[in-house]
Amino acid sequence: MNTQAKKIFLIDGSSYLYRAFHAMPPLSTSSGLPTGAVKGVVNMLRNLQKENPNAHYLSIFDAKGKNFRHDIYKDYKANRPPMPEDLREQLSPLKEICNAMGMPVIEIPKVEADDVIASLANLGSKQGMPIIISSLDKDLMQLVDDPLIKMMNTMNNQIYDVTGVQEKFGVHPNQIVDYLAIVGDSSDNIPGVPKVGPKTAVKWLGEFKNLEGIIKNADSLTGVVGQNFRDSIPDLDRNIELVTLRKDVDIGVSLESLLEAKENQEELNRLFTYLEFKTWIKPSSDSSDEKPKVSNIKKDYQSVLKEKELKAWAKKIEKCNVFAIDTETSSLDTMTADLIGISIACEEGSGCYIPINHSYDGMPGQLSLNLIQKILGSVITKNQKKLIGQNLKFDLPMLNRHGINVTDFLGDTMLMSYVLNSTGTRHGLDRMAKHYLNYEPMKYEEVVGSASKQINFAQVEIQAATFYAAEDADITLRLFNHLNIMLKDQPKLIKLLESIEYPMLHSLIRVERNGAKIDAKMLSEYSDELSIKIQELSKTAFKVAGEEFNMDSPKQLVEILYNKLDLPVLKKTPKGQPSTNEDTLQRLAEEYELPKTIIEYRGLAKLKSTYTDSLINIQHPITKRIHTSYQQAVTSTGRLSSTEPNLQNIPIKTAEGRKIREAFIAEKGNVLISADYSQIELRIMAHLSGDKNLTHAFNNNIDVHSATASEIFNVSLEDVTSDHRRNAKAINFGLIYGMSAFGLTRQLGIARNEAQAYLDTYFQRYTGVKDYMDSTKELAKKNLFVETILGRKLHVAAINDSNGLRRQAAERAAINAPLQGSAADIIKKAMIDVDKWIGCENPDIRMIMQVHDELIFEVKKEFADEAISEIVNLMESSVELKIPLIVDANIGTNWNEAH
DNA sequence: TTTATCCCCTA
DNA sequence: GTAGGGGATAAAT
Repeated sequence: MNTQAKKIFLIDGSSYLYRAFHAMPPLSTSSGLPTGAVKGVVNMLRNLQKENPNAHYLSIFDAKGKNFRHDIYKDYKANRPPMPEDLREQLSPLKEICNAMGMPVIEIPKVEADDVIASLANLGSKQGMPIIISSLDKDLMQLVDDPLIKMMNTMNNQIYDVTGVQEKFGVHPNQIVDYLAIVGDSSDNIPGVPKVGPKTAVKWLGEFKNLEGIIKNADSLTGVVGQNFRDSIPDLDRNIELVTLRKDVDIGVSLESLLEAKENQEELNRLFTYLEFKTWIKPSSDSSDEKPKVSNIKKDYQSVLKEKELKAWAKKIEKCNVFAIDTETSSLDTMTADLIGISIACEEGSGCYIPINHSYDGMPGQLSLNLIQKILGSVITKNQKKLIGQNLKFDLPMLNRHGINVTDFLGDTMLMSYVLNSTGTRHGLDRMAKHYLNYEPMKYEEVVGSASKQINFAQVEIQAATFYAAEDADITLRLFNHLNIMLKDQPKLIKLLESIEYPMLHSLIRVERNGAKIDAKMLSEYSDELSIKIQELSKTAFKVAGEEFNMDSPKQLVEILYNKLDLPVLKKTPKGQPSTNEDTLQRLAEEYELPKTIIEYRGLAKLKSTYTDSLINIQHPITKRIHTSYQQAVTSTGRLSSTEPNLQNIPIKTAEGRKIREAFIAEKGNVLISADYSQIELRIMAHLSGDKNLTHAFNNNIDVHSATASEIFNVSLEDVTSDHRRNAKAINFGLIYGMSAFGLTRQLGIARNEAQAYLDTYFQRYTGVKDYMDSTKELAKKNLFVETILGRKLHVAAINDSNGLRRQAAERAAINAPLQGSAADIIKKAMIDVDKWIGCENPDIRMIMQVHDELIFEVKKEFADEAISEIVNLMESSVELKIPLIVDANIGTNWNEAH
């Protein structure tokens, strides 16, 4: 790592401790240990660290006892009162925290903290490292030196460079010593020239440059101050000696070794616990697990700028068994992003970065993309069966768009981690590195900055980019090796990866690239229509409320409904605020006027903000279509999720909502096909449980809810009323969700015992289901996971939790997971099969969306009939179950019509 | 500018 | 009762 570029913060510990002591309220632990000052300082340091995560920190304190200045001047600091007892007690906890935070404490006897700071600044700046002195003590201003040494007041984030010092004191940092000698320092009990204060000192120094110059021209100084100065000359030498900081203090250890200090979270937790700083205690993740540590790992990372180097890496790829690849790009849109560079790792601990499109002043020459394609691209293509990556759904299109053809790969660490345990960790590179390797790689934000100050990766210096990018490839390779071992004895998971997740990745690339066409004009007109209605509704609401308020604010709504209009509070939110959700408002609407208006307002406002407006906004600038991003490693059950935008929650329940679906249309000469699995989760329940009644219904193509109604209400199928069916449907859904009488009570609005009676009857009639649910729970308790039909493991860690609520929630999840997860398996398999049938870049048909149990296609009109029968066929034969899978499919000019 | 809360949309 | 994403506001920073 390039330590040269890293800043070193020198923290003047005592200075801040004193300041915080006076600024903070007198806090103390329950046992009476004062902690206010420590808390103040630590808070400040944590903020500093947060803003400068990639810097070194050293904390400097005064050592006990007298120092050399007392030898020079016996009254030095003689007027200073001793440190208050309740401050002294906080000194050593603070030092311990500093050490644990990775800010090693330095105390050198016989000199002051200021001298140590001066010496460290001297040492560091000589090696070209930027120094920031964090202190409130103006004496230290003498050290400021452009461009490397600056001072910072961490209380208010003010930074002083040379100009800053001049603005503050009117003198240059190299005049500060003379200035202090003349003016004196009452806090250190150093007498200055009588009657000479800052104004006079600055004037003299401005005129004569330095103390020497003033002394030379002493005779010209007029008035009483002139005479006082002449009288003080004998003392000035001593003053100079007192205020000049020593820059040659022997620190005792090398600066390098000090800079290696790391944060120790366990120690910090211990200290924070001891001091009762509860909010700062971090739950130590995985501390009990035995995991290989990659601290101090080898990092041999090379920037590839020469043809010879590129050829050497091409050769490495040919020779190795597996290589990791990672792309750096100008944006996250794979259809338009520029390829800024490629990183590669063939063995742990070494890697390279091949910059392609960097652009900044003073940049070294990069190899041309053309040459990279020729030398590296061909080798990558030839060796793609050895290629691994992290989230290749992103990298593959990037490479392919830039002439490096990759249609196959060996592994994707994100998906490996996901199938091993979807909930064990999140599956981003940083999180996995921490989880599996106990290593924290450099963060993207550390390279490009964060938020408003973020720069494009192209502007990152190649040296820094190399470290970051090559490390990512290196870590990916390390993760691959690690995860590979974990997968070795899990053939089912390997098969799941190779037959489902990896092919799925390729299919998703195509589905995302295809995108969905929307009628933006229609959406925008609808948006305007909604605006008008929304405005009318708010007017009505304001009239009833007697004032204007923000209807989007639940907080203001509470104020109006419950305080001003005094409506009864029927329900509270988990946090204790009176609830204003639709359920509650609906009940209030029976007696009051306003709630109904709010419900209507909410419905329309939601449509406008979440759907019409945001869909228009997110239309791709070039294709004019909607390209969602499917997340393949997010859900606990194996489902996909969809973001930017979420195409899996487009409204369907209400007529107003369905208008949004009407905006999903097909290109001219095309139609949409929507094909969805009928009752897939209940069918899976029938398959897994083998329940006689459930199986019978599906095998004989009987409406399952009617069948259930017939069973639990003990009426013949013909006599099932719509009420019966509605109740039965709720029970069937409850079944999938792990069912409890409590939940059913809420869903159906019936009494608890009535709901329980329904359940009892249900389980009497469906004993197979009951047995299956019991055995699933049992198995989950024993294994800590459940499985789907394709062998996906779904972990339920809380299944044996001592907390009853958590345990019951885990039990419900354990019931639901195999159903939801197997459904996900089935549609994934279907997508792969259909995608294979479609073939690459078929102009007649495109798969454009997946919504859990539904696939949507855009198809040439003439081809629609043929397509629909093939799609249905492929989806229904995705997997072989004990009961048939049924797919309903429709053709339409828009999604609403097709569904 | 980020984070938490509340609300609401889907299968 | 399961599984998700996301908008708006308000608070924390």
